[in-house]
Amino acid sequence: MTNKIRVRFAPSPTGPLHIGGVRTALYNYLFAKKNNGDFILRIEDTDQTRFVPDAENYIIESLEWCGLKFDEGVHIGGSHAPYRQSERKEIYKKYADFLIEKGYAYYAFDTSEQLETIRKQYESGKSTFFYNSETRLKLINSLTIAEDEVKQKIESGEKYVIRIKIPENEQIIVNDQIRGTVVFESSILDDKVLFKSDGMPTYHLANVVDDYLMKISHVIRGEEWLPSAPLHVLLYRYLGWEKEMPQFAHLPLLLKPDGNGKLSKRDGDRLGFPVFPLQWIDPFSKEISSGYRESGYFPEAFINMLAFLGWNPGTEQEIFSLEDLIQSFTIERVGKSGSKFDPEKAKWFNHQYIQKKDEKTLASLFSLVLIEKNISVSLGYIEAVCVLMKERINFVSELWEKASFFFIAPTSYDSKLIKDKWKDNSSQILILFSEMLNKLETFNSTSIDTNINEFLTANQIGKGQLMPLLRLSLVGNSTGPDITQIITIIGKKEVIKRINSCIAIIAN
RNA sequence: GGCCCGUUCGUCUAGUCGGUUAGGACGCCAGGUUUUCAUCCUGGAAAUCAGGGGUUCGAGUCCCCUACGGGCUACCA
Repeated sequence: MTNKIRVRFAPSPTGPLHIGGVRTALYNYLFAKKNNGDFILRIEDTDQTRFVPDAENYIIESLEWCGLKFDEGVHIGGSHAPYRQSERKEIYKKYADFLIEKGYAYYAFDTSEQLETIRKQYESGKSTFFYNSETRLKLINSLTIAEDEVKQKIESGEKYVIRIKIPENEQIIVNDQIRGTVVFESSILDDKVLFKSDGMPTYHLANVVDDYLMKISHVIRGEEWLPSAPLHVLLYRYLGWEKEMPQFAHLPLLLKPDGNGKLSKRDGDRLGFPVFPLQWIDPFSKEISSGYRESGYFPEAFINMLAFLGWNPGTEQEIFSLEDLIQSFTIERVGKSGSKFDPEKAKWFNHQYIQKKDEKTLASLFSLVLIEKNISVSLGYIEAVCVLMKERINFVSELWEKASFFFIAPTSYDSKLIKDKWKDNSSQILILFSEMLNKLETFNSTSIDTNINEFLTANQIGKGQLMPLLRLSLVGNSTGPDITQIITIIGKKEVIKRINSCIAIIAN
């Protein structure tokens, strides 16, 4: 049997996937593809109370947008279907029963309320309650009550959970691909619930059973899972699957840009950057959270940026296509410490990718904006604008902000520019210039350039007297690309028209 | 509180076998280009490698302690 590399991304559908989750999916994907392995999407929906409609679709759509393709999963099926844990419900019970049979687990009848009360008592006594070897014999479970009574309770329909029986003094070793060997004392673990009273397994049981059944070779997940890794190791052992136990790799967390702590939805709202790949509208509150896609990020840029948050190739190259990333990715080069997310660098990545796009691509994106503005111009015209503008922008959306003057004449003029540059003879200069332009037969940037120079020397006018005025009348303010280029694109008629209306407005 | 993980410029990081002027990128600042703004180019400031002890001829790199930060501590994942 060949040990094929198989990894899974296993989110729970409790809301939109945030960028930390996307990064986890990305690293799983890169690792799988680098090693000719399979990448699987499994939905961990064992908590029915936290289920959010549409979250699953959101997850699928997000990863599709990112270009991460699954080999198996809820949405595409596969040889280990079903991939939704709620649909695998029947599978888990027998493994829980097996553990009980072997004495590795037991039934517990304490209600949540009872445990809560005990917890509070401990708290007021300044200690913490654990359901473990010290306390389990004082609680209501199959270790403390007679076998037939247990049977009777269950048969009468009394609610119960199944808990793992953690051994007393054992060292449990977790071998982590990123952190090395991590040792835990079993005494600090508690008898975690494996099987809930609603008939569903908890994450701990379900993920171990599924990873085994789905032949997962590597579990690459967030660092928040490291503390429960020894529990999972124990489960593999008790289930008799220690030899098939996957390799673990616990990824460092994504931290908020300022201060400390895990990156959260709130940080995005607070600091004005998206925390989610796609826009998300909360089905209950209708609250809108912005997404990278809607903010104008290219998926390649987004992925490139995320890949570098916690991983680097060890070279000075920073721009990596998804294919490049697959080639270069290794778990060994994933860092150990959490990374603060930097929204500024995210913009820089998008700027880099915009430079790589050709004008046709940019124009077709920009034309969507123009249609919304009810502007109809030729695609060639839009392309010419994109060629000129692309190096000046980070996002396609900035095209309208910075280049709307290519499509609509300015209606107001920057007062500071007028104050600085508008002189008594300005109207005269502009009129002369437009007369010259009007006579021009070859209308391209070189001809315009040479004619401007000839015009200036012939009329003894300095460049500084003319150019700012042209910019004022064509753009309305002192921004934008080279004025000759603007004239070339806008065209003779429009330039003359704008000069005239500028004079008309300012000369008053 | 307990357990676990982490700690190199403001930020992302290189540094994997101990010997480097501790390198790059983002951002920032300055100069140049553009008679504009931005881009771009060049340069600069920026880490006493969290602190303290060891080991060693020599430590960011190995060991120990401390501090700080983070994660976990549910019939949530």
